[in-house]
Amino acid sequence: MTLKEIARTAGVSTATVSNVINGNLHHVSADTVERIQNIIQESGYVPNQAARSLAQRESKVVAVIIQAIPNENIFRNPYTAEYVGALTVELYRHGYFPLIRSTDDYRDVVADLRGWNVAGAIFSGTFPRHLKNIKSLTTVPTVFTDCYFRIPGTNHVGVDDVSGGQLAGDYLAQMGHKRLAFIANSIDESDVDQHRLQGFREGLAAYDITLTDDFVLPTPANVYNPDLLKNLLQRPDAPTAFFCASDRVAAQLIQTLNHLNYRVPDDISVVGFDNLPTAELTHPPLTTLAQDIDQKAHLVVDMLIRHIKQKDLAPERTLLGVWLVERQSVADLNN
Amino acid sequence: MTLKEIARTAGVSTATVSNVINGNLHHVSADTVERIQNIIQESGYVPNQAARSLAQRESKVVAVIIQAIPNENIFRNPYTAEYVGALTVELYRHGYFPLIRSTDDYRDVVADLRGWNVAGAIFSGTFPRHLKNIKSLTTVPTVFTDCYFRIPGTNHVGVDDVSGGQLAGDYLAQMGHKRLAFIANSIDESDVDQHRLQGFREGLAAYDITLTDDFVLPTPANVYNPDLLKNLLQRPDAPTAFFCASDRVAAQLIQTLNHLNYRVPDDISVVGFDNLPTAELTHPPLTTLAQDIDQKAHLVVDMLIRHIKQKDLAPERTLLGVWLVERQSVADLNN
DNA sequence: TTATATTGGTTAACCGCTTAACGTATTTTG
DNA sequence: CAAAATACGTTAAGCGGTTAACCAATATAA
Repeated sequence: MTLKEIARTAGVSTATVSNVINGNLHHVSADTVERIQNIIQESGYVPNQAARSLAQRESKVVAVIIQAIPNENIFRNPYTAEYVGALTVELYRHGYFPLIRSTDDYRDVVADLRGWNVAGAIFSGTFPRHLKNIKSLTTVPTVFTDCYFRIPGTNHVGVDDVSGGQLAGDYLAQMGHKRLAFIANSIDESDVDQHRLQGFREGLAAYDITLTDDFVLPTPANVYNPDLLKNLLQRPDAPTAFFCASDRVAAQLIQTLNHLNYRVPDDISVVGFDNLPTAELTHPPLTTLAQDIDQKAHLVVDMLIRHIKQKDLAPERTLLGVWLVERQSVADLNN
Repeated sequence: MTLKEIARTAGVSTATVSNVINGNLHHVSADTVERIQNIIQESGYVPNQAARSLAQRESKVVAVIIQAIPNENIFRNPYTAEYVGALTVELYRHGYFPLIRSTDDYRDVVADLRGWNVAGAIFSGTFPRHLKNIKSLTTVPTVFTDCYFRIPGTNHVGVDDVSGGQLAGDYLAQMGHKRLAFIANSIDESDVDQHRLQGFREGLAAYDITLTDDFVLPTPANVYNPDLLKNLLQRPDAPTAFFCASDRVAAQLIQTLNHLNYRVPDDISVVGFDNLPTAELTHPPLTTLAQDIDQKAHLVVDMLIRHIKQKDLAPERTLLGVWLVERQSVADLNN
């Protein structure tokens, strides 16, 4: 069943059918519209995406490019899974399809974007090494998320990571913690981590607490390696609380602490970031900074679609707030 | 940059370039091949997928259709996330792209498959209510996974759920447990759950243990609702161990048990299924039946590609083994 | 009444790639 | 040495839509 057949049975030209399908009704009578729509309904006709893409030089595909740890299943990261899932439903809602790629092989990504004539792109995460290549892609409307570098003319949706860090610092200080540690989430240096750390420092500074350099851990490696963690905790000035740049790292930290027979929160307190479902499954349940991933996905896709429909819009930047969700992973040292 | 331009600068026809790109070298001299390939390299030409799909009446897209809980982000289920991630990398390896859809809105799925001229489809999960509609899709090579119903002419890759259930029953019986419970994973009745349950019954039968009907819970609702769970556990004949049809349910069960101040495994033992990363993060770490999801994805995609390339192959069925991974969520009651 | 819009269409040239059918030389075979 | 086969191509007709340009009939304005 093709558009041409629809046109024939309706007794009109293919142009008219095409206009009806695409809602260009300036030059079609109400009668004709209804007749054509009925025929489409009854016949179960579905437009051919390839033909449409070819003619319009733009497909209903949006590239979703995720910063990934090489050779790791990208959806093993629960944040990525949740976020990409949310982006997917938002894209479908607008009639677009996600083309999900990780940055593992950059050449493939670039080839895909060109080969599929994508209508737009969504980047998640930081891509310091790929920055130059990314520039070549911005011919197409793009929204960057979860990163802070800017390419002129691109859009951005982020989370207020600095505030999140501040809230974490403020909360832990108020709970009486004075010796603190920070654990980054990413393997590469990530500017999201940097902002969370910066906020954390600011939050603590209000209480005249400074972070010992040794306790700013730039990768989550220590959390996966019990020996490294034990070394750190056996120091006389060992931290009493950890702020982790993600729930994933926090969950792993709690696990390792349990394994080493440290009690959370009695011996060590832990604060996470993201408020993923994981945060309710740790033992004890995790106190964490919450972000609304569904809302973020909604804003991202909305912004992208807007820029796809109208190419000359000015670039936009949106920052989403975060809030503290108190569970049971932080001890109150005040009495 | 189009194929036509490549042809012009190489001084050949578009047909020849097309043949070189697609590896049909029967009628192209080695010289010409090399010349064209060089030009393609230098120019960074990438074929237009839409044009190719249109001409071939088949796109490089494979539909991946996932049984989903309505209105739940499909990747919140860690099994689904892991599996779809693995399928994605396997599909990319063969030059195909996943079009990921959940069964939420069946009409959309069918429309997509037609609109995109997909080369094949992979189904995951059971779709009892949609069965009739699925039949209309099998014009295209299809592999069913994680389900047991058959449509003539379709392929199947599954996990040996019955053996898994048997192993669980055998293990728990050997550990001295006599009063047992089973918790299903799916909200709908799922035949995967049924097979795991059946195997569990068989495993227990070898020790003359039968499952009390009250303790065969057809949905994970009890696990999310502390009151329901408490009621069950306060019965005089309460089970000493639970076999959960998935790690996800097991993790939630452990959480609820912790919340109710039952000790795992001292008071209650738990066995899961899947061996997801989650299984290492529970407290205590979860004893579970492991399946190799990467291997499954590999087999599924391999099988599908084979049937895409050669349409008249006989349908295939493959069953993958499972094994027990012993961690710390089961108590030994023997002494 | 004539010029001008407006309404409701049609025509046909693409979009970029594939592929069946059709050529020539050149080589091989009987 | 003629016929057949082989090597190395080319031509051109699609695939199924989109869209700029064009047109006829009717309504409106001057």
